[in-house]
Amino acid sequence: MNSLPSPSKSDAAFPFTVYEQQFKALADSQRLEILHHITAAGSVCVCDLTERMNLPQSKLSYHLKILLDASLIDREKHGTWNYYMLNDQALNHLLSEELCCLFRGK
Amino acid sequence: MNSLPSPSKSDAAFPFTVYEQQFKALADSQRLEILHHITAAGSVCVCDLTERMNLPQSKLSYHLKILLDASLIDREKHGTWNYYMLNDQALNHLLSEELCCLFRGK
DNA sequence: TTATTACATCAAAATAAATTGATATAATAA
DNA sequence: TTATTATATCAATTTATTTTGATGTAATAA
Repeated sequence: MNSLPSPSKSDAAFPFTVYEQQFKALADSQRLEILHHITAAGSVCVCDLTERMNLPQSKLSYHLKILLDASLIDREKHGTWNYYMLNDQALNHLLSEELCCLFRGK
Repeated sequence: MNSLPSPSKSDAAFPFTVYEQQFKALADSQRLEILHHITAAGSVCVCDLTERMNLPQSKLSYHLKILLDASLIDREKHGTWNYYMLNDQALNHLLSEELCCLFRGK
Protein backbone atom coordinates (compact mmCIF):
# COMPACT_ATOMS: atom_id res chain seq x y z
CA MET A 1 0.00 0.00 0.00
CA ASN A 2 2.73 2.41 0.98
CA SER A 3 5.73 1.87 -1.26
CA LEU A 4 7.93 4.46 0.41
CA PRO A 5 10.74 3.35 2.72
CA SER A 6 10.06 4.17 6.35
CA PRO A 7 12.52 6.71 7.70
CA SER A 8 14.15 6.41 11.08
CA LYS A 9 14.77 9.39 13.32
CA SER A 10 17.87 7.84 14.81
CA ASP A 11 19.73 7.54 11.51
CA ALA A 12 22.19 10.44 11.58
CA ALA A 13 22.76 10.31 7.82
CA PHE A 14 19.04 10.17 7.04
CA PRO A 15 18.68 12.06 3.77
CA PHE A 16 15.06 13.16 4.24
CA THR A 17 14.22 11.98 0.74
CA VAL A 18 10.80 10.61 1.67
CA TYR A 19 9.77 13.82 3.40
CA GLU A 20 11.23 15.83 0.55
CA GLN A 21 9.05 13.95 -1.92
CA GLN A 22 5.95 14.35 0.22
CA PHE A 23 6.47 18.06 0.86
CA LYS A 24 7.22 18.58 -2.85
CA ALA A 25 3.88 16.98 -3.61
CA LEU A 26 2.19 19.40 -1.21
CA ALA A 27 4.13 22.39 -2.53
CA ASP A 28 1.66 23.41 -5.21
CA SER A 29 -1.65 25.21 -4.78
CA GLN A 30 -3.35 23.17 -7.48
CA ARG A 31 -2.41 19.94 -5.75
CA LEU A 32 -3.56 21.35 -2.42
CA GLU A 33 -6.86 22.18 -4.06
CA ILE A 34 -7.08 18.64 -5.42
CA LEU A 35 -6.43 17.26 -1.93
CA HIS A 36 -9.04 19.61 -0.55
CA HIS A 37 -11.60 18.31 -3.02
CA ILE A 38 -10.74 14.73 -2.17
CA THR A 39 -10.95 15.54 1.54
CA ALA A 40 -14.40 17.02 1.05
CA ALA A 41 -15.74 14.39 -1.34
CA GLY A 42 -14.17 11.24 0.08
CA SER A 43 -13.16 10.01 -3.32
CA VAL A 44 -13.13 11.51 -6.78
CA CYS A 45 -12.45 10.47 -10.34
CA VAL A 46 -10.43 12.57 -12.76
CA CYS A 47 -13.60 13.67 -14.53
CA ASP A 48 -15.00 15.08 -11.26
CA LEU A 49 -11.92 17.22 -10.92
CA THR A 50 -11.85 18.41 -14.53
CA GLU A 51 -15.39 19.70 -13.97
CA ARG A 52 -14.86 21.23 -10.56
CA MET A 53 -11.44 22.73 -11.16
CA ASN A 54 -11.89 23.51 -14.83
CA LEU A 55 -8.49 22.11 -15.74
CA PRO A 56 -7.43 19.89 -18.65
CA GLN A 57 -7.45 16.17 -17.96
CA SER A 58 -3.76 15.63 -18.70
CA LYS A 59 -2.84 18.26 -16.16
CA LEU A 60 -4.94 16.62 -13.49
CA SER A 61 -3.53 13.18 -14.25
CA TYR A 62 -0.06 14.67 -13.96
CA HIS A 63 -0.73 16.23 -10.56
CA LEU A 64 -2.58 13.18 -9.27
CA LYS A 65 0.41 11.04 -10.17
CA ILE A 66 2.68 13.26 -8.11
CA LEU A 67 0.38 12.94 -5.10
CA LEU A 68 0.10 9.19 -5.72
CA ASP A 69 3.87 8.67 -6.06
CA ALA A 70 4.32 10.48 -2.76
CA SER A 71 1.74 8.10 -1.21
CA LEU A 72 -0.43 10.99 -0.13
CA ILE A 73 -3.38 9.52 -2.01
CA ASP A 74 -4.44 6.06 -3.17
CA ARG A 75 -6.10 4.91 -6.38
CA GLU A 76 -8.84 2.37 -7.01
CA LYS A 77 -9.91 1.28 -10.44
CA HIS A 78 -13.61 0.67 -11.12
CA GLY A 79 -14.31 -0.05 -14.75
CA THR A 80 -13.14 2.87 -16.82
CA TRP A 81 -12.94 5.15 -13.82
CA ASN A 82 -10.03 5.73 -11.52
CA TYR A 83 -11.06 6.83 -8.07
CA TYR A 84 -8.65 8.70 -5.89
CA MET A 85 -8.85 8.95 -2.09
CA LEU A 86 -6.72 10.22 0.77
CA ASN A 87 -3.97 8.07 2.24
CA ASP A 88 -4.98 8.89 5.79
CA GLN A 89 -2.04 7.14 7.37
CA ALA A 90 0.55 9.12 5.43
CA LEU A 91 -1.26 12.44 5.83
CA ASN A 92 -1.79 11.96 9.55
CA HIS A 93 1.84 11.08 10.00
CA LEU A 94 2.92 14.21 8.20
CA LEU A 95 0.44 16.95 8.95
CA SER A 96 -0.84 18.52 12.16
CA GLU A 97 -4.34 17.86 13.42
CA GLU A 98 -5.11 21.50 12.79
CA LEU A 99 -4.97 20.79 9.07
CA CYS A 100 -7.74 18.27 9.56
CA CYS A 101 -10.54 18.74 7.03
CA LEU A 102 -8.43 21.08 4.95
CA PHE A 103 -6.27 18.49 3.26
CA ARG A 104 -6.40 15.53 5.58
CA GLY A 105 -9.16 13.40 7.08
CA LYS A 106 -10.12 13.05 10.75
CA MET B 1 6.43 37.98 14.28
CA ASN B 2 4.47 36.00 11.70
CA SER B 3 3.91 38.15 8.64
CA LEU B 4 1.82 35.60 6.78
CA PRO B 5 -1.95 36.10 6.52
CA SER B 6 -3.91 33.61 8.58
CA PRO B 7 -5.98 31.32 6.39
CA SER B 8 -9.56 30.42 7.12
CA LYS B 9 -10.91 26.94 6.57
CA SER B 10 -14.40 28.24 5.84
CA ASP B 11 -13.41 30.36 2.86
CA ALA B 12 -14.49 28.33 -0.15
CA ALA B 13 -12.24 30.26 -2.54
CA PHE B 14 -9.22 30.01 -0.23
CA PRO B 15 -6.20 29.81 -2.55
CA PHE B 16 -3.88 27.89 -0.20
CA THR B 17 -1.08 30.33 -0.96
CA VAL B 18 0.29 30.38 2.58
CA TYR B 19 0.42 26.61 2.81
CA GLU B 20 1.87 26.43 -0.67
CA GLN B 21 4.72 28.73 0.36
CA GLN B 22 5.38 26.79 3.55
CA PHE B 23 5.31 23.38 1.86
CA LYS B 24 7.56 24.74 -0.93
CA ALA B 25 10.01 25.78 1.76
CA LEU B 26 9.93 22.25 3.17
CA ALA B 27 10.18 20.64 -0.26
CA ASP B 28 13.96 20.43 -0.42
CA SER B 29 16.23 17.99 1.34
CA GLN B 30 18.90 20.61 2.00
CA ARG B 31 16.39 22.85 3.70
CA LEU B 32 15.08 19.91 5.71
CA GLU B 33 18.64 19.23 6.77
CA ILE B 34 19.04 22.88 7.79
CA LEU B 35 15.84 22.65 9.84
CA HIS B 36 17.09 19.44 11.39
CA HIS B 37 20.32 21.15 12.45
CA ILE B 38 18.40 24.07 13.91
CA THR B 39 16.06 21.67 15.72
CA ALA B 40 19.04 19.88 17.23
CA ALA B 41 21.12 22.96 18.06
CA GLY B 42 18.40 25.39 19.12
CA SER B 43 19.89 28.19 17.10
CA VAL B 44 22.63 28.42 14.52
CA CYS B 45 24.49 31.06 12.57
CA VAL B 46 25.25 30.74 8.86
CA CYS B 47 28.87 29.91 9.64
CA ASP B 48 27.79 26.93 11.79
CA LEU B 49 25.89 25.56 8.83
CA THR B 50 28.65 26.14 6.28
CA GLU B 51 30.90 24.02 8.50
CA ARG B 52 28.42 21.29 9.32
CA MET B 53 26.85 20.97 5.90
CA ASN B 54 29.91 21.81 3.86
CA LEU B 55 28.00 24.15 1.58
CA PRO B 56 28.89 27.60 0.25
CA GLN B 57 27.67 30.53 2.31
CA SER B 58 25.59 32.11 -0.45
CA LYS B 59 23.72 28.87 -0.93
CA LEU B 60 22.89 28.67 2.76
CA SER B 61 21.78 32.29 2.88
CA TYR B 62 19.53 31.57 -0.10
CA HIS B 63 17.90 28.56 1.55
CA LEU B 64 17.62 30.28 4.94
CA LYS B 65 15.81 33.15 3.28
CA ILE B 66 13.26 30.77 1.81
CA LEU B 67 12.61 29.25 5.23
CA LEU B 68 12.48 32.72 6.75
CA ASP B 69 10.08 34.10 4.13
CA ALA B 70 7.80 31.15 4.80
CA SER B 71 7.95 32.02 8.53
CA LEU B 72 9.23 28.55 9.38
CA ILE B 73 12.26 30.07 11.10
CA ASP B 74 13.10 33.38 12.77
CA ARG B 75 16.28 35.47 12.70
CA GLU B 76 18.06 37.39 15.45
CA LYS B 77 21.00 39.65 14.81
CA HIS B 78 23.87 39.75 17.33
CA GLY B 79 26.79 41.82 16.16
CA THR B 80 28.07 40.41 12.92
CA TRP B 81 26.23 37.14 13.43
CA ASN B 82 22.75 36.24 12.34
CA TYR B 83 21.21 33.52 14.46
CA TYR B 84 18.42 31.42 13.07
CA MET B 85 15.92 29.48 15.19
CA LEU B 86 12.69 27.54 14.66
CA ASN B 87 9.36 29.31 14.49
CA ASP B 88 7.67 26.80 16.77
CA GLN B 89 4.22 28.23 16.34
CA ALA B 90 4.26 27.92 12.55
CA LEU B 91 5.86 24.47 12.57
CA ASN B 92 3.48 23.12 15.19
CA HIS B 93 0.53 24.45 13.26
CA LEU B 94 1.71 22.74 10.11
CA LEU B 95 3.40 19.49 11.07
CA SER B 96 2.32 16.45 13.01
CA GLU B 97 3.63 15.73 16.48
CA GLU B 98 5.34 12.68 15.05
CA LEU B 99 7.75 14.99 13.24
CA CYS B 100 8.78 16.38 16.61
CA CYS B 101 12.54 16.51 16.99
CA LEU B 102 13.06 15.85 13.31
CA PHE B 103 12.26 19.29 12.00
CA ARG B 104 10.11 20.80 14.67
CA GLY B 105 10.50 21.44 18.40
CA LYS B 106 8.43 19.93 21.23
C1' DT C 1 41.99 54.06 9.27
C1' DT C 2 42.63 49.55 7.36
C1' DA C 3 41.73 44.71 7.65
C1' DT C 4 38.84 41.04 8.69
C1' DT C 5 34.76 38.41 9.57
C1' DA C 6 29.94 37.25 8.76
C1' DC C 7 26.63 37.76 6.02
C1' DA C 8 23.04 39.34 2.25
C1' DT C 9 22.17 40.00 -2.41
C1' DC C 10 22.84 39.99 -7.34
C1' DA C 11 23.15 38.32 -12.24
C1' DA C 12 24.13 34.47 -15.10
C1' DA C 13 23.98 29.68 -15.89
C1' DA C 14 22.29 25.20 -14.84
C1' DT C 15 18.66 22.26 -13.44
C1' DA C 16 14.00 20.92 -12.43
C1' DA C 17 9.06 21.19 -12.71
C1' DA C 18 4.75 22.42 -15.01
C1' DT C 19 1.95 23.06 -19.10
C1' DT C 20 0.19 21.84 -23.56
C1' DG C 21 -1.64 19.20 -27.16
C1' DA C 22 -1.33 14.75 -29.11
C1' DT C 23 -1.49 9.92 -28.90
C1' DA C 24 -2.24 5.34 -26.60
C1' DT C 25 -4.98 2.10 -23.93
C1' DA C 26 -8.57 -0.21 -21.68
C1' DA C 27 -13.41 -0.68 -20.52
C1' DT C 28 -17.89 -0.45 -21.89
C1' DA C 29 -21.87 0.50 -25.06
C1' DA C 30 -24.09 0.24 -29.46
C1' DT D 1 -17.02 -4.85 -34.57
C1' DT D 2 -17.10 0.03 -34.13
C1' DA D 3 -17.74 3.99 -31.22
C1' DT D 4 -17.33 6.25 -27.03
C1' DT D 5 -15.73 7.40 -22.54
C1' DA D 6 -12.18 7.82 -19.01
C1' DT D 7 -7.75 8.14 -18.31
C1' DA D 8 -2.52 7.61 -18.64
C1' DT D 9 1.53 8.93 -20.86
C1' DC D 10 4.62 11.26 -24.06
C1' DA D 11 7.48 14.94 -26.23
C1' DA D 12 8.05 19.77 -26.76
C1' DT D 13 7.76 24.10 -24.76
C1' DT D 14 7.41 27.26 -21.05
C1' DT D 15 8.18 28.61 -16.45
C1' DA D 16 10.26 28.27 -11.89
C1' DT D 17 13.93 27.06 -8.85
C1' DT D 18 18.67 26.26 -7.66
C1' DT D 19 23.50 26.95 -8.04
C1' DT D 20 27.64 29.63 -8.62
C1' DG D 21 30.84 33.16 -8.15
C1' DA D 22 31.14 37.98 -7.45
C1' DT D 23 30.09 42.13 -5.11
C1' DG D 24 28.27 45.03 -1.31
C1' DT D 25 27.64 46.05 3.59
C1' DA D 26 27.87 46.30 8.45
C1' DA D 27 30.24 45.13 12.66
C1' DT D 28 34.33 44.48 14.94
C1' DA D 29 39.47 44.18 15.57
C1' DA D 30 44.06 45.86 14.81
